[in-house]
Amino acid sequence: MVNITFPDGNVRQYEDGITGMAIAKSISNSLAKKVLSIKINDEVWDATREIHTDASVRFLTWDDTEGKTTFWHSSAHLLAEALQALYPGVQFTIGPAIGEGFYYDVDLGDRSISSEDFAKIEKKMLELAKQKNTFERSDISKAEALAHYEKIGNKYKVELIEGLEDGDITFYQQGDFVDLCKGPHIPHTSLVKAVKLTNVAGAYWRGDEKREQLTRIYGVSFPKANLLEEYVHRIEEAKKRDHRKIGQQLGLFAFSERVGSGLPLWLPKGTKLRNILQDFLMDEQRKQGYQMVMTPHIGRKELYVTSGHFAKYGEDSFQPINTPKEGEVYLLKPMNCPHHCEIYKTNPWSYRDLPVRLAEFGTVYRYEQSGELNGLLRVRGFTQDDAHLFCMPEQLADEFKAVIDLVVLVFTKLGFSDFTAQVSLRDQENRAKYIGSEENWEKAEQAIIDAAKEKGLKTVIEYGEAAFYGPKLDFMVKDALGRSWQLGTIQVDYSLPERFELEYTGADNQKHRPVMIHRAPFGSFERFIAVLIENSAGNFPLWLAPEQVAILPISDKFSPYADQILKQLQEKGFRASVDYRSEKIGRKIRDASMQKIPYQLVVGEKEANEGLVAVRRHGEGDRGTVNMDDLFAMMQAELN
RNA sequence: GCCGGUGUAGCUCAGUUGGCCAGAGCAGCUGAUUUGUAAUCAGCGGGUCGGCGGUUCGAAUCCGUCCACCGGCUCCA
Repeated sequence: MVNITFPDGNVRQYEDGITGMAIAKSISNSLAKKVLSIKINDEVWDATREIHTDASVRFLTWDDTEGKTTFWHSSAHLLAEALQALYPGVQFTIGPAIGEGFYYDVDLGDRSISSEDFAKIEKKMLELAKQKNTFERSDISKAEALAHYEKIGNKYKVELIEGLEDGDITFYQQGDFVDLCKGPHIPHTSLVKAVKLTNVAGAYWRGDEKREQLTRIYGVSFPKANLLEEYVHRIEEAKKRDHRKIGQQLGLFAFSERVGSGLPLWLPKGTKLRNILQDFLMDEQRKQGYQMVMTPHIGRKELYVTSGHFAKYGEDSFQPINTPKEGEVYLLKPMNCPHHCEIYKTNPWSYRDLPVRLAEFGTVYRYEQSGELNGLLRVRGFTQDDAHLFCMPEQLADEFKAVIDLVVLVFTKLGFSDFTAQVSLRDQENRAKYIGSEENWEKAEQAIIDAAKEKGLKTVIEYGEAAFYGPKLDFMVKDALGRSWQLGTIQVDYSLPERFELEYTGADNQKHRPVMIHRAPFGSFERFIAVLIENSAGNFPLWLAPEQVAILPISDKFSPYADQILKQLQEKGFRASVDYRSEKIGRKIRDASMQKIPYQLVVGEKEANEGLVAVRRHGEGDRGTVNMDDLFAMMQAELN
């Protein structure tokens, strides 16, 4: 007998060799039908696997993340089974579950698959699912496993098996498809009721661009057909929020083939939005003792040789600019920090002067790979809300915490309440990618971890995500659709002060080296605004809206009254305009609504006679007729 | 950079066995209309069919190449 402990603390005895599924059935049939896998102690198992020891057991269903993972992983096997049936000779590599769905990387040889083939593959998958095949687990020796894949000529699986321990290798089989897999899997294939292949893309074997290019087929599957419908609906909603589309519709920014790939053009309304954000941040920074500086867009090659950027990125970046005079070489500025270091050096600093906080909305240029460019999210020319804080080592902790406060303030003000702080540390295997001493790295890493902890931030640690000169605290925000984006960043840097030989005179009259903090709460205006657009679907809060008020006269006769309203709004500092076109009011409302203008004021005979405006709030509709004082109060309330 | 896909007017899109002067709606311009809560009516103008090269009697349509964009991979100071 084995003792099984349930999540509620109950313990029941079962026969040795009982399966999770049998336990579920002993509780209720409806539970048994929902079980996808079980969590036994801390491991996820097949519900059909025999249990031979005392254990705590939790049933995993579609409602559990791990249940979904099992479901999607099994769906990946189903995809493979369908591909094997439709494309004989295809070689399989790996096929995991991902955040939402699954993929399988396959080597199709000379063939190719496009989205036109999806319907056929989906159909085959559902046909195979209906066979209600079980996933049979079997232990297999390393030698046998190798022999199997050598026989069918699958070098990928051979490579995978070579990296595994003998005695630790399992195969799973459903229908005619056998796969090297550690599992677990769902009880049978017919739990999969709906399947959608989402896209097909290239992927490198083992993520290495020097190795074979495979075909990755992405899909998602569900235990109920209506869940697929919801999924499709959600994807469509996300598409409507695409910042590239909304940016075009609202006239915020544009790209031009003639100007160049990844080089955004900011249109008047986008520039307005950007300037409002900039003013907001500048104001907050002034309160925290920052000083604004400005630096040129290019600098001598030696500047970046000193900083280390040239050695790290020189080859893969925009190539040097040569002057008519020989031997002079300039580079486009990839970062502001080297310039700021030189600003620091214009003065002999006393410990009494520190921290020195230099801020710049600095535009930088980086040659991103062509395939990486993506709307405003990834561009080749962008403006950082950059600042560099030069402080004494003993000031570092307080400065860092003050910066965290600023970042949190910015996020809160802009409606991103759900965020996590990612502590980005060095790659543990490959330390050669980084500059600076081991001692300084450790100090910097510790400073970040401590500050994040003291501020009570929700943190995760990621190795290999550090910058080449220091560790980072990166802020990942979740938007309205639950998608995660990296925005702000704070970095501690001991290296550049050394490279630039930065100094201050201490109370002991000796020269000391300051520590630098790099920080950008938005990251870049480009990226931040892209995320802001996708989060708000272009319905910006009143204080950010490039156009806040549209005044809509019923007919030409009321233009003079509309002008009066406009003047009053402008005197109060609101961004407003009048729609003078000889269109019907329905048309004016429609156009203002399409532009997502927060306040629409309809003015006609009644309003003109009584000194009123009929208010429409975008997203809400008619708010009735009010006088100007009430309108200002209404809008002011929204601004606060 | 790599794999796959796409590229027709300012925008959204028709136009596939290669063949009349390449189409529509919206937007624009002109005129009429003076309007009460999400598209007033009429007329007019607008396109090197992404660029270049090729096949062909003939190319938006087929082939090559380059560019841009989209989805991934790799990368991200």
